[in-house]
Parts: sequence; structure tokens; C-alpha cells
Amino acid sequence: MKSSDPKDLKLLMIEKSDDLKTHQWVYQLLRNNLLCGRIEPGKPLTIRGLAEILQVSPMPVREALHRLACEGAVEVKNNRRVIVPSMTAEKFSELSELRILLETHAAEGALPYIKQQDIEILEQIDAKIDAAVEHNDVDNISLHNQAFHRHLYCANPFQIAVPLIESLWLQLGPFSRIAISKLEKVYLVDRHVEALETLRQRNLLGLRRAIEADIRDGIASIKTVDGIHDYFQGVA
Amino acid sequence: MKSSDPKDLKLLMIEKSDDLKTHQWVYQLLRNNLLCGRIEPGKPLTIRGLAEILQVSPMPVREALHRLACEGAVEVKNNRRVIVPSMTAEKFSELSELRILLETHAAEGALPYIKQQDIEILEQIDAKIDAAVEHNDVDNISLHNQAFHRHLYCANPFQIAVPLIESLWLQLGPFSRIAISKLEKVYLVDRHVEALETLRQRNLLGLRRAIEADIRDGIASIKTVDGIHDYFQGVA
DNA sequence: GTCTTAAAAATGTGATCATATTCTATCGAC
DNA sequence: GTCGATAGAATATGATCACATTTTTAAGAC
Repeated sequence: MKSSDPKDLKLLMIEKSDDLKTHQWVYQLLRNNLLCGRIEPGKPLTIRGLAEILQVSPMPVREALHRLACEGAVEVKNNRRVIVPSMTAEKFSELSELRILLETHAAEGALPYIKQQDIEILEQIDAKIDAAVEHNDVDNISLHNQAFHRHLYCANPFQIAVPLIESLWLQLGPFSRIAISKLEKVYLVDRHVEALETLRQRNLLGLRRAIEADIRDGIASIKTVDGIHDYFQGVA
Repeated sequence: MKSSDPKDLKLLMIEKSDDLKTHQWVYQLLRNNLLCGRIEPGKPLTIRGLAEILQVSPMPVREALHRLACEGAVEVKNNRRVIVPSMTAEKFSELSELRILLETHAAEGALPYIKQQDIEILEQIDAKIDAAVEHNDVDNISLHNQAFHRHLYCANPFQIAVPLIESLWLQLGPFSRIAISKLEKVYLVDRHVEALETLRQRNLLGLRRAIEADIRDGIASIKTVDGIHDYFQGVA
């Protein structure tokens, strides 16, 4: 039996800007593709295979893969095969709980530093989310959704939790994307509007509630997917 | 003015076992030295310098440093200089809060899986901590203390938070170690005994309280260090 | 036809080298 | 003497190569 070819990948490309080092470009490209579920769980990744696809030497790919492994986005097996980890029900539940724990904390820490300008930026991002929802553009929904949360949390200049949170996103990303893509239409109560209101009012508890509700909505919509359990534990 | 020589380092060596890849050995060695405060904040690290000290090629050092950077243990400046980040009061406070948040959660998740055998192992580790406290052996106090917490949390087979927690330890490590080394005598209420008792009783709330108290004790003892504020923000 | 075994291809790791960028220090202007 | 510029050293990055291990493929035995 032949396992799937590591080179058989339809990657979402991004242009390499000149101020970006090659390994950073590879990292961001792979990261985006993982978050979009473009690389499905169980898929074996090889350094040389990716290097050939991306037309770069194996070195920057090696670094990018190691970093992704460090963040839990990919898993290095003892047979030194690199794969996208498969999801289990327990893992999904734990990752979700950790998201709520860390993100409500991060939001709370950011609130005192939120300026009018931040609120305006967040409104713009939310508008992009709405537009993406309108077109059922799942890629951009999750991309802009992350941008919204990231900008909020990073308002706190003493932010420590964001890298941890991003690691959780990376671990949830591939699975969430696959699950959501099974939905005919993504429907979401716009918790971001609620969150923005609590920001204006400096309402700490309300903000925490809005963030938690936003995350729980996402989890709930994933759980509405028909036969969602078939997608756990690598049963594709 | 000449900045400190990257090669001027007194590293705590560990022997390289054969089943360990070179880059893993370098990683563990640097990690240990960072946790022990052997490499002080602000110290510039260079790939070639470390490679020469450790008598390996620059390649495994490169990988180890990148991984440590990914975990927040070292910081890669835009001038591509790698340094140990200095601590600020706000950063220390935030890292401590995150420890409490994540570790009480991890302890809670582990409780249902704790077996008699785990309790016995934890008792053994705690005995080692007591012995280290007796001899004021700060290295082993923190080492075994981490082992205690790690074993507790890892009882949960669906554990996700431990890597995040270890990242926090790595960021706190160098500073804590330097601060504590200023103490004449480390004095600690043995919260681990309390925690073990709550494990036997399956007392969830008590366990959370014990873990939080344990972490807060550590923070408090650091804050008792004379002139602790001089050690913030890289003022050495 | 199925299982075992051996050859061949592929892969990760680590070493070495070329290059562009950054840092250091010596030299010169004021 | 102090400040700034230029030459040299040092560095990270990325490419290429050699090697040990693993995986895949192919051939042979029953």
C-alpha cells in the first residue's frame, strides 16, 4: 500500500516580499495553509518535497517545519516523519477550554490599553469578517477573525499570552477548517459587535463574556456539522 | 566600548547520550543553562560562538537556538542578534498570572487520572525537593519542583497545556534563578504535601488552591529579595 | 497468490562553503 | 579630545554535499 505522495499538495501561495527571509516566508506560507486546512491531518510532509514545490533549498523548509513542530502545528514522529496531527474529541475539548481561559485573560489585560483608534481598526476588521461571512469565504472568515482577536489582545504592550494562544489556533485550525467547510452556510451571531460595545464602556466582565461567547459560538457551529465524529481521530 | 564576548560563557555541561541527536543535546544543554540562570539576561549568544564552545558544527546550534526562540527562552533581535530577554516587573507579573491560570487548570484536568502510583512518585519527588531545600541547592530545588508539577499535570493523557506551561517556566527561569540565588536560605511552606492530600481525597477545589498557593509562595519568596527591582529591565 | 527478503530510492541530520548584512575598530576631520 | 566615516572582522542565512537511517519497491520462496 502506497501512502499519499508528499509532493501531492495544492498549496495556497503567497508572494515573498523582499524584507522577508526565505525561512520566514516558508513558515508563514505553511502556517496559512495549515490554518486553512489545506494540508489535511495525517498528511506526511517532507523537507525535500516541500522544498521542491516551493522552489527553495531544503534548509529554510527545515527551519520552518521545526518551528511549526515546536508550536504543535505539526508532529514529528519517531520515524522522523512529519505529519499534521489528527484531532480527537478530548483534544478538541481541551484546546477549546484553553482558548477560553487564555483569551478571556488576554482580553481583560488589554482593555485598559484600548484606544479609540484600536476600536476603529477592530470595526474595520469586523466589517471584513461580515463580508467574508456574506460570501461564505471560510478562509477569510477565520483569517480576519484571528486578526480581530490578535489586535485586541496585542493592545496590551506587556502581552505574553498571544504566542500561546496562536499555538492553540494552529492546533485547532486544520480540523476546524475541515469541519466548517462541511457547513452549507456559516451563521454567526456577531459577538464582535458586543465586544466592541464593552470596549467603549470599559466593561471588563462584559468583555470577558463576549469573548467567551464568541469562542463558544465557534465551537458550537463546528459541533453542528453532520457526522462530525467521523472527522475525529484521523478517520477521513 | 566592547560588548561582552559571546564566547565568554561558563556552561554547565551534560554528557551527550548516543540516542540523542546533536541538536537535541544542544537544546537540552542550553535549556538547562538558561533555567539555571547560567546565561544571564542581555547576554548575546552567537551560533558560531556556541558551536565552538560545544565543539559541534553551527548547524545543530542554529536549530536549538531557533527552538528556544520559539519558546520565548531567547529573543532574536531584528539585527539578528540572539539574547536572553531581560525581565520587567510587568512581564514577571503577567507570567506569574499565566502560570496560575494554566497550572490550576492543568491540575484540575489531571485529578481524575491520578492513581496511587502517581501519588507515590510525587511523594518521592517531594522528598528530593526537601533534601535540596535542606542543602540550599537552588538548582535541584527548581529542577525537582518542575518535575513535581510536570508529573502531576501529565497524568492527564489528553494534556495540551504542559508545553505552554513549560514555555512560561523557560521565560521565568533565568530571572527567578538569579533572584533566588540572592536569598541566604530558601524557605518554603511545603504546599506539595497539601496538594498530595487533596489528591488522595479527590478534592478538586483544594488541589487548585494548593497549586495556586505553591506558585504564589514562589513569587512571594522572589519578591523578598533585597533590591529585587534592580534586577528588572536588565539592570545587572 | 502471499509472505519474506534484499536492493534501491528517499529522507533527516549534520558539515562545509558562499554571500549579504551587521558589527567593530581604526583612522581622519574638525 | 570628540565625533563620524570607512575598512575589516564577524555573523546569520541559505545552498550543496556526505552519511546513516528509514521507507518503498522489487524479486524470490513456498
